[in-house]
Amino acid sequence: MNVFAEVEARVLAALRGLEEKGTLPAGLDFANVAVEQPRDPAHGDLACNAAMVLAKAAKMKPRDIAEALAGVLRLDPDVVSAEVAGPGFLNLRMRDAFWYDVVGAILAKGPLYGSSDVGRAARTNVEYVSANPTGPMHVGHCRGAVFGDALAHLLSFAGYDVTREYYINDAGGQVDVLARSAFLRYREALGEDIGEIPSGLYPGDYLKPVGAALAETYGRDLLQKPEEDWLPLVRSFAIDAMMAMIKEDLAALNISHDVFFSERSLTTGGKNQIAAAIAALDAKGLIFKGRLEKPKGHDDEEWEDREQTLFRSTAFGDDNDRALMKSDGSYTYFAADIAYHYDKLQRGFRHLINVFGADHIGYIPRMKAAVAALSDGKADLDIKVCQLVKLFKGGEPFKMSKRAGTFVTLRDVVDEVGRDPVRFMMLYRKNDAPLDFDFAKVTEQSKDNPVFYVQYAHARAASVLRNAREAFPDLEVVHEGTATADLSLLTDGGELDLIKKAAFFPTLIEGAAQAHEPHRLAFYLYDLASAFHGHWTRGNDLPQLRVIQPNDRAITAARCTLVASLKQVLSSGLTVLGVGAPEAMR
RNA sequence: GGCCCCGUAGCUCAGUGGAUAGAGCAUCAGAUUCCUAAUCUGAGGGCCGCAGGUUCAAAUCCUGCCGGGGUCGCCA
Repeated sequence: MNVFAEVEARVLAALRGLEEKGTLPAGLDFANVAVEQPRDPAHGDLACNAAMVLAKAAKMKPRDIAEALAGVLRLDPDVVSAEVAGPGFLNLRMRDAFWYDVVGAILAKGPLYGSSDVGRAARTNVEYVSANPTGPMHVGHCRGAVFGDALAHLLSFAGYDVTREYYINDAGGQVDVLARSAFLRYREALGEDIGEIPSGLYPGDYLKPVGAALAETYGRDLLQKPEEDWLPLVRSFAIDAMMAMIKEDLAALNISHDVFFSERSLTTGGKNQIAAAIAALDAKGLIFKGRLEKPKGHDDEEWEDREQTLFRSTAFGDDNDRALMKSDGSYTYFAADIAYHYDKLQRGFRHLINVFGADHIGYIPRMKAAVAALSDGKADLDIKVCQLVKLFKGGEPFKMSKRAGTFVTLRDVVDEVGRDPVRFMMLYRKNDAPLDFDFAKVTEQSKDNPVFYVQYAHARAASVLRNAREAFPDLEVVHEGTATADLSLLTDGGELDLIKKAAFFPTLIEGAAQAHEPHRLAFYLYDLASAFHGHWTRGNDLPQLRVIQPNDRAITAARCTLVASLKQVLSSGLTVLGVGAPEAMR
């Protein structure tokens, strides 16, 4: 049950009725008519903008339309008042029973309350993390990983058919470096003194176990072979080991993917998907030989003007055409990425979402150009950029550097502050704004820490239901979570406000999903928790407002039903964000 | 120089084209014999970077400027 959609349907019916009666001219476009939450609750429960949207086309004064609409809606038994205000807003106040039905709906739908079918099962691909398989995940990967995971959750909750995907960059020069680094550790494992790790190779200790495993698998066999023979073996061995490690790191954050797509697989097994994708673009006349200008403001001594194979991305709004071949004749990273996205399109995805780090921001226009060209504009690609995370420890900036040995891995962060705080803090900010992450504050258990604030609201709700169960062991609501109580006993304004906030949950989910903005959910949960804490504390001064009334079974039942519904919304919201909803916090 | 992101309270940031622009922190003043005070109530604090434009309505959309950050063929 979505009260906003419900009331909007009634408004549209009323408008059509006015059309038939001739009060409004026929043929008006109602597409922009919306029922929303008024910013100021004093204005009413729901507000409708119909009069202002339609005034011009109808050639009528906004207030006249609003009055006519109000006249019809006042006949609705659920509408207590319909007032025209300001430039032509129609403010509606609904009777209490209308809101009690929301509580019933929440408990009836349980974890599914707030889920939606706005996504219409559209095939949607969310690509996130895609860290190079050359080492453990570091803290810089963390934000995009959490963001992508929460967005995928959110989209499937809103009815999209979501595939979570990881693109493994296992084809570039960096995996050859990985192989050579692992080979060195292999020699070390066989007893050789390898001394300092030469610069240009990966020095991390995390390759030691890989070297040992290589020694166990191959014995001394590889030592005799030339590099061209051992490199492919060691490379694939090391990549598998790195991916296993990365998957473990991600699991520590409760992140998983449905598909791991190998870049190398684009050109192995007798196929060449890169050539195929380029051919597809060529057929559209978008591939040509040309020269690129040397970028300005870039003092590159080694710049060499040469003719190369280019993709005409400027035809789709990019500021430069883009190279597809390196000087040695191999494909650029971009060429492979085109083929990868071509593959996604051929697998039937119509909504593509990529989560990028801030350093890839300049890559966006060319990727969008490629998808637009390959799909003939039938698919959309949204690229969500996650800005940098600045680390602090007790207010002091905390730099990470591999050389100084303060290389902060994602695992370190999760181990130190815990999964829930990491996830929530990463989401409690718009993705395209930089984020300050202070280890001290994130672990602090106080109201200054939004994670604990929201979780505490959930634990509080759980706690009061436990206590109610002791006071009234046979009370159905606290056992079954069903709305059998007489909710008309919920007459306090604070109680009704809580219901109205909970009623906004489905609308919020749809908006956040369509905008690809999971942070909206984090802020909503904070707001709902705040309202709950506020109402709760009123019980300190006014004992008659407390949930459990030992001498009044009926009112305890009604309030427990409300608390159970709030607990459900908090729990559902936290679950979508991938954050735990604890039953108790002590 | 091109492109992208950001500019809202002292600080960190919300704000789905709508009514008097919000929250947290910090500051100040209060609340606990009580269902979890890990909480709550109140006060002060604003040319929403600047200037135009679109609109019945702009912090929000468009253009230009100013300021901060990022990025710019053969790395991935």
